[in-house]
Amino acid sequence: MIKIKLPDNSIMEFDAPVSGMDIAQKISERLALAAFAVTVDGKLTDLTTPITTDAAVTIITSKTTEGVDIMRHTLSHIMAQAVQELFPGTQVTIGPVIENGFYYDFAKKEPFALDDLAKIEKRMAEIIDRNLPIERMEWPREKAIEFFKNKGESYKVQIIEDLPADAVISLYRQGDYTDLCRGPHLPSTGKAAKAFKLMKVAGAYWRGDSKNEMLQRIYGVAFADEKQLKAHLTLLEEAEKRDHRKIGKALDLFHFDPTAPGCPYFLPKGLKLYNLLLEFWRQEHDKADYLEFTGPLMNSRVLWETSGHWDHYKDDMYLLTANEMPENEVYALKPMSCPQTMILFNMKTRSYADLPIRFSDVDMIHRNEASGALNGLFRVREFHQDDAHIFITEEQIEEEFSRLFALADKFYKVFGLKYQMKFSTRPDDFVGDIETWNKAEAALRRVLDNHCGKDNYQIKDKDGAFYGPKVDISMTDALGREWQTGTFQLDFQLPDRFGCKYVDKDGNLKMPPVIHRALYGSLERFIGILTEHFAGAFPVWLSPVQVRVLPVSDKHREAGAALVEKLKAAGIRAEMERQSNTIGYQIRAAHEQKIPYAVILGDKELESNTISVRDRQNNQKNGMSLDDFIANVKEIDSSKSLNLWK
RNA sequence: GCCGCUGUGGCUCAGUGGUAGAGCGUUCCCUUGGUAAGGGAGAGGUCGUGAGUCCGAUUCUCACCAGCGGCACCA
Repeated sequence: MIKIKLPDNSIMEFDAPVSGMDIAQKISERLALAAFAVTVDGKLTDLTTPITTDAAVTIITSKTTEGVDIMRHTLSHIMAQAVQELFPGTQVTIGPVIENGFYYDFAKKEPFALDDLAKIEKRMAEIIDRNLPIERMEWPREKAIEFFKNKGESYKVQIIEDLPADAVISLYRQGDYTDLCRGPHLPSTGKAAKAFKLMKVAGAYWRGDSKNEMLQRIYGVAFADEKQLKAHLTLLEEAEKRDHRKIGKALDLFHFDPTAPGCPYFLPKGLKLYNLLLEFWRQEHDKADYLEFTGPLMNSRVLWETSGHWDHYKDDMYLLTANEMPENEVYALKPMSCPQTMILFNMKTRSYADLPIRFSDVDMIHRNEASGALNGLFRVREFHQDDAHIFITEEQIEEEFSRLFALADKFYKVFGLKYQMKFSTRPDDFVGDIETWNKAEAALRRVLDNHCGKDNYQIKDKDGAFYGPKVDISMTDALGREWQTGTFQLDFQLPDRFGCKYVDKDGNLKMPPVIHRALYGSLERFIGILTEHFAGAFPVWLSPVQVRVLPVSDKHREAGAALVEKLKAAGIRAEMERQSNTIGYQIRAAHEQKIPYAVILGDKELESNTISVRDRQNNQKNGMSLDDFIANVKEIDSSKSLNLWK
């Protein structure tokens, strides 16, 4: 007798081993139709696998993420089958599930053409229509190797050969297609929804190692139904419209020139935004007792040898030579400011009573990023970090981190960004003694528990830097996309390399740990993120132009110019266009430039001594007094409100 | 860096083995217009760079540069 416990706690009894399918069928025919797989005592299993002992069973359908992921996985097999049918001789490698879909890596001599994707999609639909049963098999290792060798699937052979000796070798067969796979899968190809779309072909290294050959990867997205697929595709379209590279061009914010790949030009409007962000940053950091400095853009190799960059980071640094410079005197553009800050600290004898010392800098730094890594403002070769290095005593770790978290809160709230903390713990290749690590990690955990609440932050095990644990901040933008921005890293190494010391209470010299930290991350990247987050419609305090005056006709231009002057005198960024145009045209142009307020000036306004304001959300306010308008803009500006009106 | 794709006036893009076209923008003229494009005329391009094939290359081939999508990288 086998007792099956269902999610509603009811018990079903069977005389002989049953499959998930049998159970689903007994519950209802509809459930059987919708069933994708089961969990048996929490473990995902195929619908057809016999259950031989008492167990708690849940039927998995497309309503759950597990269910959709199983379908995605099956679709990757269906795609592989379609590819092998259409392009005989193509070898298959791996095809996992990813967020929103799946991919499969193929080894094929000729590159896939773009219109091949449509052909493959069509064939996949046919395979779904064939409704092939999907059968799980477990084979001895030798048999599996032999099987794939005969098929000429050398990658599969490699995978099996690298599996541990005691691994169960399972295969799934659908029609003529058999793949090595852990499963589980749908019981038949016909259960897969046709709500999928193949998105792109891309290169990918075999086993993710750049020393290996390139395979061709086909990406697909897949959902439980058409509606969700459509919603996803709409989201992608929306994201494309918000692309900061497009908006940056349309709004004249920044520019990239082929003579300086990865090095942005900030155009006047973009620079305004940049300066406003930095101004806010400086105000807050002054309040928080940071000491800003600026250091040289380049240092001789001596510095980089001390810091360890010469050995570990040289390939990513720009080296500088000059006439008659001896070879051992090479200079390098700084890829970060940490070593310079160490020098600052060492300029004087420091006392325990001086700590914490918070040195900040926003200098330009250079990193020779791989050409293929460059991506608008998101990945550049020349940028500014809102960096700071805080020298503390070990006892101050907890307190200082909690100050940092408070500062971070203030910053991200201003932009209406949600964020999440991620705690990275000691990696295997750590340096320093384990006791210090343990103390530091415990301290960080306490702060995180306090600040975020227990379990309210993600833990990335063994993902810390080799020199200390770290807390990263990732934020979610208006479209729900995640970006890594801020980072707080504890470092016991660099102060050691530079021999940083302070005089402790007892008169002994001690080494201060250092916190490396950034809130924006890089100003460039952050501006890219903000551009996409706001789709170019920046909050009033960040808008390069806050008000555009629109004269109804040329005879109102003089009054318009006077109005611009008044607004400027009040500290508002205002402008009027040089060209005459119809009022309709001007409204459209102001709207397209995402200017928060358009002020319309014509006979009506001049006669009544008022203004008419149309904001970028198309709200219209007529008969407003100029003073009221100025007061509103000033208040919205100084409060850094995300709204346009009080 | 690797795989694939792309590169045509300021912008977005069409097109062709016989040295190029549209819309927007820009300039000038007319219009002085009241809430998402008023009308007309003109200027503007050695078709990314270099080499090759060809009688002839923007078009085909190769190399390089840059961009895009991924991969790898990202203290």
